[in-house]
This record gives sequence, structure tokens and C-alpha cells, in this order.
Amino acid sequence: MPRLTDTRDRMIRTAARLLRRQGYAATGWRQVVAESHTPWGSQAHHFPGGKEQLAVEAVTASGGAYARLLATAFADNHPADTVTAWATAAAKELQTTGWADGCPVATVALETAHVSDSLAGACGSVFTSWRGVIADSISRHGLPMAEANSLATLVLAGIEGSLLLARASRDPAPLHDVARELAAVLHARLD
Amino acid sequence: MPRLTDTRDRMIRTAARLLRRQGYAATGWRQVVAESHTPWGSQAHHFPGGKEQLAVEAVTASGGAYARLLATAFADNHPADTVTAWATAAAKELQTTGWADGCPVATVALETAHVSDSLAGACGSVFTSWRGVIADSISRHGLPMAEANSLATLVLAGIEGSLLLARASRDPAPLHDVARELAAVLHARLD
DNA sequence: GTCTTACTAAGACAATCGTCTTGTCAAGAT
DNA sequence: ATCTTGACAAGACGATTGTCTTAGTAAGAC
Repeated sequence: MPRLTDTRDRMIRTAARLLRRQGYAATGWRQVVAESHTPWGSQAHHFPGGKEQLAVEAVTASGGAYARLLATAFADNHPADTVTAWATAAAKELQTTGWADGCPVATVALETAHVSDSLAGACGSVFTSWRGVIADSISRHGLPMAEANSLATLVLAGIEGSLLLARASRDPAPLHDVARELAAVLHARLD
Repeated sequence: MPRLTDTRDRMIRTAARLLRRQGYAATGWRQVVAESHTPWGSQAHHFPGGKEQLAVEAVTASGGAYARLLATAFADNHPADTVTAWATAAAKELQTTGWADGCPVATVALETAHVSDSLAGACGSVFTSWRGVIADSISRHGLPMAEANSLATLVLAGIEGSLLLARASRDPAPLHDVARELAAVLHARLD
């Protein structure tokens, strides 16, 4: 039987937005329900697994959307150029949102890494998919897959880490510094 | 007038441990008081600024301790070797604690970046001090300070990012991958 | 019509949150 | 010895947390 309302999707979307900004513990059901304009009584119906299930689906959804974004960005350009553009776009988003919108899953991942198996698994899968996108692009530019995976891990870790540093210092400089360093490495090792 | 008990210090130490594992929102006064074996009634006396003040002091304390650790590690060795040892030690700590003990301040930084000025400032200062330690070591090995700062940002972001990826995937591989890549970069650019 | 299923309404629930108020204690000055 | 003052302790406080319950509505199947 098809779904009759979009309540479930709206809950997931606003949960994803809130999880990105304030993390898992600080995001309550009441705020999700209020900002998504969904009925209070529908939580248990759509998410019998409770808040944890909502968060898993929200992380998976926003992680997947981000993966598609990365895939198109890395498709037809040199990895070094894409990394630079990525950092620039992330810096702009950080600044225009008052340092609120960083990585969609990093905060949740750190909060729940050792507490929730399901959430840790969801976050881990997201990161793995992102690394795969980057590694594919790198391997297409001339590196064997093992080496490409290692280099892609450096790229992803560098972006994630610089997003962290930029948010903490409220300064986009770390993003630009890291992007320039990463671009240099990528230019030196790829065609 | 000298302090008569170590209540305040014990609160800060256990708060630092809990903030590292579960972040700011998930760490409550009650858990801090219980695990530090301190009296419930002493919160407001020692920390009139409330939970936020406690967190600021805890982050500053553990960030300072980590900075001293880094300073001795980077003092007499080549940066590339220190980075490798750093990642190895962090990986071991992650595994032995069940992926609980990662970066002492990263989770708090992401959670409170756009909410609390004082906490964001404390986390930002910690990261800046760490980067300074790394940059000093790099400049001592032959790079001008501007370039050393940029490269140190890459190193710190890479370690922080790989700590995030390792915790999420519950696998120390990202730490070792990133450390190897960073060591290669450092060897290529330094004496 | 009568089902069955999908969904919402409106709260109650115990537990927990951070903060605040009041009372006790100990130490140094006079 | 008494007073004063800063340090500390115990509990109460209202607000908020996630979850669960019970009832009621609406839409498609037969």
C-alpha cells in the first residue's frame, strides 16, 4: 500500500538539517516535529525504532545526497580542481549559515561512535561511500586502486578536519589552506 | 585563601573525560558528579557560570595537556616520524577504549560551534595552540613560517579527520593511511 | 455497505535535565 | 571566645526529555 502523506519524509529532512547543525543529543523529537510541521503522534508510527532510527535514516539520506553531489563534482574534472572547489563551496556555506552547516554527519558520528552500533554503522557507510567517489576519480587519473584509496582517505580526512578547524575558529582559512596543500599533492602524483 | 578540597579539579578532570567520549549535550552534571565522586551541591559554587563554564575549563585543561604532549613529541624528532607515532598511539588508544577516546575537543567543537561563543572560543584556542606546536617543528626543519603554518594545518586537519573516520568505521586503517600520506608529504618538503 | 490498513490527535508517563535556595561547616581576625 | 566570611553540602525546583497509550479519522479493497 503506497504512502498517503509525506510526514515521514518531512521528519527525515528536518532531522537531517538539525543533526547537521547541533548533533544527535541536542536534537529533540519536539524540535523535529515543530520545525517540520508534522503531527506529534506520528513519531512511533513512522519510526518504531525511536529517535535512533530517525537519526539513522536522516544520516543515510543526507549522506547519500552529498555523495551524489560529490560524484558529479568529481566526474569530469581533475581531482585537484574539485577539491579546491569543494573547499570553497564549503567555506561559503559555513560563513553564510553562521558556522552552522558543516559536514552533515561528522557531529553525529563523533557523538555516537561508541554508543550506538546502528548510528555508527550508518555514519561509517556514508564516509566509505564518499571515499569511494574520491578514490574512483583519483584512479581514473592514473593511480592504482590501493594507492588511490589511501590518497582519497587523506583528501576526505583533510576536508573533514579542516571543516572542524574552520567551525571551531570561525575562520574559513583552514579550508583554503588544506585545499591548497591537497591540490599540490594531487597535482604532483596524478596525470 | 587556599582551596581546601580537590572537588573542583576532580569535576574538571572527569568532565574532560566525558566530553571527549560523548560530547557536550550528552554529558550531564549528574554523570560528572557521580563519576568524580564529588558532592552534588558544589556545582554552582565552583562553577557559577554553570555547565558551560565547566566545559570551557575542561576543554582548556585537556587541550593544554595534549598540547604539552605534542610539544615533547615534536621536540626532538622529524615531523614525519612524530606524525606516524602520533597516529599509531591514537589508533591504539581508540581500539583499547572501544572507539571511545578520540580527540579531546573535536566533538564539543562541532556541537557548540554556532551556539556558544565561549566554548567555540576555547576549542578554537586549543586547535590554534596545537597547530602552533606542529608549525614550529616544521619551520625548524627548513620551511618559512607562512608555509609551515599552512602545512601544519594540513597535518592537524588530516589527523583530526582520520580520527573521525576511524571512529565512525571502527577501523584504525584511516589513521595509518593518512599518517603514511602525511609522512610522505613531510619527507618530500622538509630537510 | 463493511472491512482493513495508514495515519493523526492529545496527552500521560517516568526519568532526567540544569539551576537555585537554604543550611552547615571551618578557619582567621579581634 | 565570639564573630565574620568564604567554602562547601543537601535537597527542592520547574522545565524538558523520549516513549508509550488510547482513541479517533480517513482512504482504498472487497
